[in-house]
Amino acid sequence: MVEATERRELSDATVLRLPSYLDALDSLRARGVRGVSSEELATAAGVTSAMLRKDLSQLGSLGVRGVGYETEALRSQLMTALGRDAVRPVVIVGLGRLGLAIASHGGFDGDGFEVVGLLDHDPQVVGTTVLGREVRDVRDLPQVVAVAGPGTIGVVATPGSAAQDVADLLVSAGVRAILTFAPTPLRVPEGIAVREVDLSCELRLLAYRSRAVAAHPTAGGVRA
Amino acid sequence: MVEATERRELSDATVLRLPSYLDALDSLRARGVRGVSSEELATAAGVTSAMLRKDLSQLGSLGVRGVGYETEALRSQLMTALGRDAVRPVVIVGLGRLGLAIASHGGFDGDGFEVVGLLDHDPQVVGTTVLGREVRDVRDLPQVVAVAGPGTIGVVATPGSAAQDVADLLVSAGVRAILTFAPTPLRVPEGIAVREVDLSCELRLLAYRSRAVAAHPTAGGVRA
DNA sequence: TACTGTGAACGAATTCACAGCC
DNA sequence: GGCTGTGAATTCGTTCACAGTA
Repeated sequence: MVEATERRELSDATVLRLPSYLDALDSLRARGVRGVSSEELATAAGVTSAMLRKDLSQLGSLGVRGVGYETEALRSQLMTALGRDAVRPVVIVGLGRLGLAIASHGGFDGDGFEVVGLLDHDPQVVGTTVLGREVRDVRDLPQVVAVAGPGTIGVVATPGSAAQDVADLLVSAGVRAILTFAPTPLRVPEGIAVREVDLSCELRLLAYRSRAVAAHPTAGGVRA
Repeated sequence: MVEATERRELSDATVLRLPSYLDALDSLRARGVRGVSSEELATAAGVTSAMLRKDLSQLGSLGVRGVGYETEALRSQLMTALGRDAVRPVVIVGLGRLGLAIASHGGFDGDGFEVVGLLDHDPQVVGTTVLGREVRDVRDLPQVVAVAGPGTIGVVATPGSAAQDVADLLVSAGVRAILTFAPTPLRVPEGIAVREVDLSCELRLLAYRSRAVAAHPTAGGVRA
């Protein structure tokens, strides 16, 4: 028999938008608003109302036709859909400035995630205390992940030259989801989720787009 | 008469990939490789060969059928297409840990970009020297941008609550391209290019995908 | 009446597969 | 023969427009 809570797979694009709906709902809820239309919520989240309804409809029938959505109920539905019932452990490898920024970034500790390990390669950094936590040697990674469990997410904040080695280490330690900031294409086995954020690619895209706008004043700006 | 160098508009997706081709070419060039096939270059950049050929063909006919691409020539073609003949000035607003990490990130200073201004709101931070540069008050932003010129790219590394105000300030100072790390949907006039990088959305996507993999072991991992 | 949920239309991006050229 | 360049097919994401329902 099929589980009643079974859900179809959500697209990446949808999952990337759900958190903004959650944020928008939280500020509405803080103001004591009980009900909201797709139009209002979409505006607050920076998308179109059709987009929002399409996304939400994939989670089931969460609203009431002719009325709208109930903020409290919708919030908990989104929490469940995003799997925020459980806290996901995160390990950060590489504690240069970027790793440090990530480690202290609000969205990483709290809100459903918990940083459970900071690791580095540099003997000068290993053993120091960063953000109230001892930095461990990257060779201890298997133990750190073993303690944290198989749902651990690995963050690669090393220079590009070390990224592949770190990724291999993460995978062999049992990590199945990796967020990398290195501009190196990571090779990982089938079944491992990888997401790459490359800040310089983003900058270059902006440089290109704003140059194009200057050359063709008629072209409208495109939002990200 | 039409300029000989006129190019059709490139898609965002293509522009985001060009830098990785450039990186891959650079390491080939460093090893003294003179020629390369789409298959080899694509593998090095982490994409399919069809994808790479499609992207490059939009810049013109850069390769030789039956032979491949000449690394040196392709490199300079890509540099020109990405507009790296000119250095783009960058101002960074918000010097918390994230702003600091960005400011010192390799990809931002050098490689066609130059950080020309660090600004913050906090009186405790304004006036201090960060990375060999004096942090200025965010109210000086109009002057900083005026000096740097209209091609300046603005980076918003403030908390979400200040992001819209900073964006307004950037726009009124003449900035036409904004990269924001705040999880707030920015409202900007038509013609302004905006790109949002939200680290916690990326983490959540990974959390979702790796959970889905666990639930359906047959599903393959999807690459970013 | 007002607003959701959704099929259908549309558009963008990627992959396929092969014609064209060295 | 081998590899590029590219139309065609496909897949994916978004928007449209309206049927359905409190």
